Amino acid sequence: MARPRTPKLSAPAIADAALALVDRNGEFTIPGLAKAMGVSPSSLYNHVASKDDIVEMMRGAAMGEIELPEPDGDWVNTLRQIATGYMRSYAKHPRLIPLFTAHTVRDEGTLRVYDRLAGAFAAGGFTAADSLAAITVLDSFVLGSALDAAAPSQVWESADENSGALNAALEAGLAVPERAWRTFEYGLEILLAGFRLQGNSAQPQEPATSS
Amino acid sequence: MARPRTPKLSAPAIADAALALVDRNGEFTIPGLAKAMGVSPSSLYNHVASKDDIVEMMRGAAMGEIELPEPDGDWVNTLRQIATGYMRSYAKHPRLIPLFTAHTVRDEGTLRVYDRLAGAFAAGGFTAADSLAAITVLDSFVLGSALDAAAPSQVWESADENSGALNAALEAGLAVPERAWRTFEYGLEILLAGFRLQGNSAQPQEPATSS
DNA sequence: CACGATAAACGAATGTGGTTCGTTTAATTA
DNA sequence: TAATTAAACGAACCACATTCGTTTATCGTG
Repeated sequence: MARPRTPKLSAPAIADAALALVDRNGEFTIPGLAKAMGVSPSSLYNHVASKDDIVEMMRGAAMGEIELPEPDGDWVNTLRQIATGYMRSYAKHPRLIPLFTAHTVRDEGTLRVYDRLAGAFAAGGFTAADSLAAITVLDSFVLGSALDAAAPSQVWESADENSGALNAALEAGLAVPERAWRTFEYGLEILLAGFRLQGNSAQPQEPATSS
Repeated sequence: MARPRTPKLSAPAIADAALALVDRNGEFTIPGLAKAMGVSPSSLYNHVASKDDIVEMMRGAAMGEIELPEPDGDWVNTLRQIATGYMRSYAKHPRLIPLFTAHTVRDEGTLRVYDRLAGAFAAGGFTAADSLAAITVLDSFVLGSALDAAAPSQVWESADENSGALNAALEAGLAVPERAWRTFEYGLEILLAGFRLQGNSAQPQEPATSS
């Protein structure tokens, strides 16, 4: 087959197909992706530069889905909405996260999110240095929660030689996706409370101090 | 060369060499590992079952280094020590974390850590269900922080089209390892304060309530 | 002490995955 | 209409993980 009348491939179509594979298998391979699209492996390279490039496109797609709120009065509420949207977009494609952590990247939509976070903390009266730390804390927590949601996490698969405390905790567990989400909200509220304590709840005149 | 008088390889030696490679390059390959050990690739398989097996051994080595404190009076202090030791052992080999997140595993030392966490929360008066959530929150935060420390994280590589808030935060940044560690401690204290609020600071008679 | 079994190295070979290249033919542009 | 570009293909290449058969040293048993 030479060039077809209507193109069989496109960059977004490749990203979508790869995303579908990852959602199903937790991984994807170039030959597998080509087969899924009914195409030869080498054909993909007419539209993407590399496999990493495809991963990058998937990240962009995932981050692009994040719903950013209109900044309302309460900066803590803004933080909550951003973090929740962030987590939700990760939760849609859990198997994707391990792929992201593998290699560092810079994505357009991601920067958008961080920019809004910085704005919210500034509104809360955080100094620049404190904002940086707070954003990192929030980001670390969201990423870690998403990872926990993705992996049938290390611990929670019963083990006998534990003390009663861990086993009791394990027996009290819910189904994985539901538990992961509630746990995220639980931790998020703790962090938000901590942030609110450090910032000021109203106007951003008075800078806060950090340790 | 056939069998040498004194064995050139052993499972721990392989794990150590692989760890050294990961610390330097952020990754390792079987041929590369073999070359570093002055040995043929196939020879490795006389001592380990697979590459994943090697990764597993590295995880065990990393987790085994965690210093678990003697439980003293204050359960929050116990939490702090465990989480700090946990983070510290990850911080020693940052490039290792992405390897871990790739595939799920169950490691002996890891369970030990979670068991101690469960005990501390029980001492704080947490119900089993609350303990599970709290452990997960703490674990997610530590893992996320370690990941942030490992990757020259997404954001912090300047971008121009940001609002002033983000750029101001970026300019205030420290060197990466120092910043990551301080940020970890900052977030940890917020979480601990939240946990202390929910539990009771003294005896574990009165169970706490959760949302 | 001898002798068989095991252990530890090797090289060769296999299969998979990512990527490049040259070729073909259809669109697009000049 | 002619030249260029775009989009497919198959073949080939290289790296990597892993297996297998072979060689030889060591260990355990009689």
